[in-house]
Amino acid sequence: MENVTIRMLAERLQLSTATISKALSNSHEISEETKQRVLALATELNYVPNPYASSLRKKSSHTIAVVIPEVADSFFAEAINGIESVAQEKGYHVLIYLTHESFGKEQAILKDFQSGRVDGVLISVTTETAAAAHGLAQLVKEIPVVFFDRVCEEVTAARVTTDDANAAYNATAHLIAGGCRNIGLLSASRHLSISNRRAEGFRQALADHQLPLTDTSILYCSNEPAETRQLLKTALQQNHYDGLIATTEKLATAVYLACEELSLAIPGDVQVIGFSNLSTARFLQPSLTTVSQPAFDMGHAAATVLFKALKSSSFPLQEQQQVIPSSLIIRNSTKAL
Amino acid sequence: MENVTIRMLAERLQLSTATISKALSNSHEISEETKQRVLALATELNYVPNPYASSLRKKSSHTIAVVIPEVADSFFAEAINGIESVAQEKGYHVLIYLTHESFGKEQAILKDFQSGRVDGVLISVTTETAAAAHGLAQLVKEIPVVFFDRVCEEVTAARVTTDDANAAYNATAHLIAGGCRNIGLLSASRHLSISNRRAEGFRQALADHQLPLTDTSILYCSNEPAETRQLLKTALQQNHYDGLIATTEKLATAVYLACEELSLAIPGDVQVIGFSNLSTARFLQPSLTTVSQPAFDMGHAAATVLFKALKSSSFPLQEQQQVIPSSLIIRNSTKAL
DNA sequence: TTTATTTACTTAACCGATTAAGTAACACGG
DNA sequence: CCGTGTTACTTAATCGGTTAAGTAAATAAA
Repeated sequence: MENVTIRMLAERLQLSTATISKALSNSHEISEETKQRVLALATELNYVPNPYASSLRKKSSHTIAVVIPEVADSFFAEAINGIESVAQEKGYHVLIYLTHESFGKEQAILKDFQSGRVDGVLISVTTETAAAAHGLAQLVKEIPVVFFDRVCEEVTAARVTTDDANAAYNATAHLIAGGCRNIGLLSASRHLSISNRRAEGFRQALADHQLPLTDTSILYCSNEPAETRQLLKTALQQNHYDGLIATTEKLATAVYLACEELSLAIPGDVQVIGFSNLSTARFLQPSLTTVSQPAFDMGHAAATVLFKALKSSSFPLQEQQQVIPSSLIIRNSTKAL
Repeated sequence: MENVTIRMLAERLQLSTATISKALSNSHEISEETKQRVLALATELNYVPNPYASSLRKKSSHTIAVVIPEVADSFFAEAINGIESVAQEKGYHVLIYLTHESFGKEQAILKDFQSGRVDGVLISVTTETAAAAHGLAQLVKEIPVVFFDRVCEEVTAARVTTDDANAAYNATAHLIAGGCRNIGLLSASRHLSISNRRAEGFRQALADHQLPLTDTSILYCSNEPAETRQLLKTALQQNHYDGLIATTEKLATAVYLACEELSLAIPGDVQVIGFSNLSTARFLQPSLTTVSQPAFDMGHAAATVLFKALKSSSFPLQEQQQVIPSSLIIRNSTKAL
């Protein structure tokens, strides 16, 4: 059995394809009676319109893209959840692209979007994404783009972020209140604006508490788990941190692993705070004090603002800047309070 | 600046659109010199072909769909990872659909696939998906479909699963070896074949060890976290289980939560095994004994077999049945060994 | 030399839906 | 009775590639 097309419906009903098309889109040009007949036959034959024919003609795909570094991270997983909930409600389709923290892959993916494959893009950039991200600046001019979490500050575009500097400041202050004097910030990237803002909050907190910022205070980690693990172990042995802030979920578990391997007690030897959305954080040994980002809400917010732009081209998308607060959830990997 | 089309290239080079099209696809009908000129202009003008025009004509979308219950679960997240790695390598695009365990949503999603939107489907069905899943049987006839993990046994189709019955048998035997005599199996669904196969392994293990199977041995949980939580607490208080097998990741954390609230010690009062891929399982308090599924590999295998079918229509996709073993990782939430 | 074949194109139909423009039939006001 | 609208359609162009079929020129084979 062939695929049912509008033309087949037209022939069966002795009508033109135009009439069928209009009837199915409930046009006022078509009589009620004809609409009924068309609809009846369409359901009888199980007609499903070809989305690509429609996309080609209407120049809109009813599809959005989500571009993220990885999916096996509870932040991104929950963010997708939030995005998908909005997309499903609006009847849009969601394409997923994983960059695996590779700027090259990211660029290739973004270039493809110039084809009109998607009506809009939600993106959280890679740790490698450089300041002069030319592809991004270009893309933003062509189709609606919303950055979430990992934004690119050099590009003027809609953004949904958390209060990174604040969060890092509070986390740092919390460690200091717990007695830490030699705190290390584990950063995922030198380029990432969220990393830099977190570092900024960290520095500010140290300064406000008259603690020195040394060149071992901020530790730049790798995307390679094995490398990061080695780096961490070496750093922990050499620098004798009494507090660590892991700015990504993967880094938080890496810290637990390294401490276990070095027989360092948490929080006895090192107090730990992780930027993480792990639902199991409270069941960890010890339970992990976290900076929890509202991942679902951020995805939801980013998608919502994107759809506003898709609905109305006059919507000032690029001016949209939402900051959704994250919260410090104090557990047993830190001592204060 | 308008979008660059093949026609624009044709006009600039005083060639027909056919020549451009063939040159870009490296057809033997076109001279090397012309190919060079076309390619040069294409890159100069940053030509990106319209995928929908091509899809419409070629009746292939270079897109696959992944249909899963949820994404905020490390099994599914890692499976997506595996799928995406194959798709990216093959230059395919990946559409994600979340059913949120709703059979209705699943059906609506599947129906859309009759439109030719995707060339193939990878699916893990919902807990509600009934035996007579008519939509599925239909879909399998129309386009290549591969079930992974949560298969639909009534439908003849390619499958990538783990050895569920074995895994459950081993988990049960492990608990029995640790002294458990009143084990509860927390199941996510009555319909799901993986649930039933796990239950089967569970029953067999009980039988082989002369332990009774009572009507409280298998506890069917809800998709609602709140409901499940209440159900669990009630059951734990009434039935005095000394061992629990949580057959999903969410259920595993629910058990930890319930035990905490009821002040039940793990493994002192209740020993716990979870079907889970949580990277933090080893850091939980106590560390969780898990049945770990090779999620990435399963996604990878499912995608690989799907692409074989997409490449060659004579490939006997429906006969493909892969069972990838899961492993019991013994930690401190159980006593044996 | 003539015919066959190859090379390097062009022409035009096509995929399936959408939509601007056109038309026939009928109603209605003046 | 004429002109103006309205209703309910149809015709045909269009979106941007792809491809079967055709062609003119060059080359090879007979």
